[in-house]
Amino acid sequence: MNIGEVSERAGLPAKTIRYYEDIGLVRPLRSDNGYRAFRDSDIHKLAFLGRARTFGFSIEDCRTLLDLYEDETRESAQVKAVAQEHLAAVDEKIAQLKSMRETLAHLVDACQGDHRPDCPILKDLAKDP
Amino acid sequence: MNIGEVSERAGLPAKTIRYYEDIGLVRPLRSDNGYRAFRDSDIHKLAFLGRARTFGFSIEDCRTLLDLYEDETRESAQVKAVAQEHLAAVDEKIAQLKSMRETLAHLVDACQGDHRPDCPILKDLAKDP
DNA sequence: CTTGAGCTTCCAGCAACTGGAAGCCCTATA
DNA sequence: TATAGGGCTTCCAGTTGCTGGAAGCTCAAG
Repeated sequence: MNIGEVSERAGLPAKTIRYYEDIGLVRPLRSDNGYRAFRDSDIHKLAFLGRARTFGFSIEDCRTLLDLYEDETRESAQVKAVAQEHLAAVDEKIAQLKSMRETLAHLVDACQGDHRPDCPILKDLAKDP
Repeated sequence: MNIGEVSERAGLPAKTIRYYEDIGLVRPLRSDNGYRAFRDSDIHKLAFLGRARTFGFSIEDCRTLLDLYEDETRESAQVKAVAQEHLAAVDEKIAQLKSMRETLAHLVDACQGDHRPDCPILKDLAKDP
């Protein structure tokens, strides 16, 4: 199957698929004309990758997860460890954003937003600490 | 003042300060020996930038905010608009992360994390849609 | 036989830095 | 005065995960 169809089926841009090949996440065969020839297993992998990426896993995590997926002798603990670490990172990111959001919201709230130059937002940004 | 001291005072790595000069956010003078010579106003700007960055504003937003800060004829509405837009983006990001987090948490929860290969996380990643 | 879509490669660029190499400059000490 | 060190300079490359575009080959339809 050519890259165009694979792109549709896996829900990934062709560019991305080529990139994934570049970095060794998939290894499609080649037809005589030089076109990439994807097997069903490649499409499966690509869909897996696409889904893992929507969960926010890094490419390296995806590589690990894919390896585990293909490894019959894996232990689910290995998968869980990767996911748990990522979950922790996501939690931290959320906490960080929330705190940022609160400060920001207060400032926006305090700003009149009129034609005068006086602005608590700028005042805060300019303050010392 | 040399970059080392400025770095400490503004709380930004020297590398970052040089980068900010590169992209035109600050324009320190130069001493005869070629060293950057920062004025108080430069340090102020850098601190402003550092703080704006901790709020998650993009470099381009920072540039705008800095321009507004220096413009006596600004209207606070302009500042508020920038901040509000950013706040909306942050809110969206948080929502996105939260939804991701929930799915992820469910999967992690469902996974035994033992020595057996069976794993709902991988199962979910591999599923069709 | 030509047209157009689809495929190929390669190079560049995004954001916002960060690391490292090679080489001045300045001060202090032996 | 020589030298060792730390700080400063520039420039180039790498990070993450793609994305856009140019130049050129291939294939199917008309």
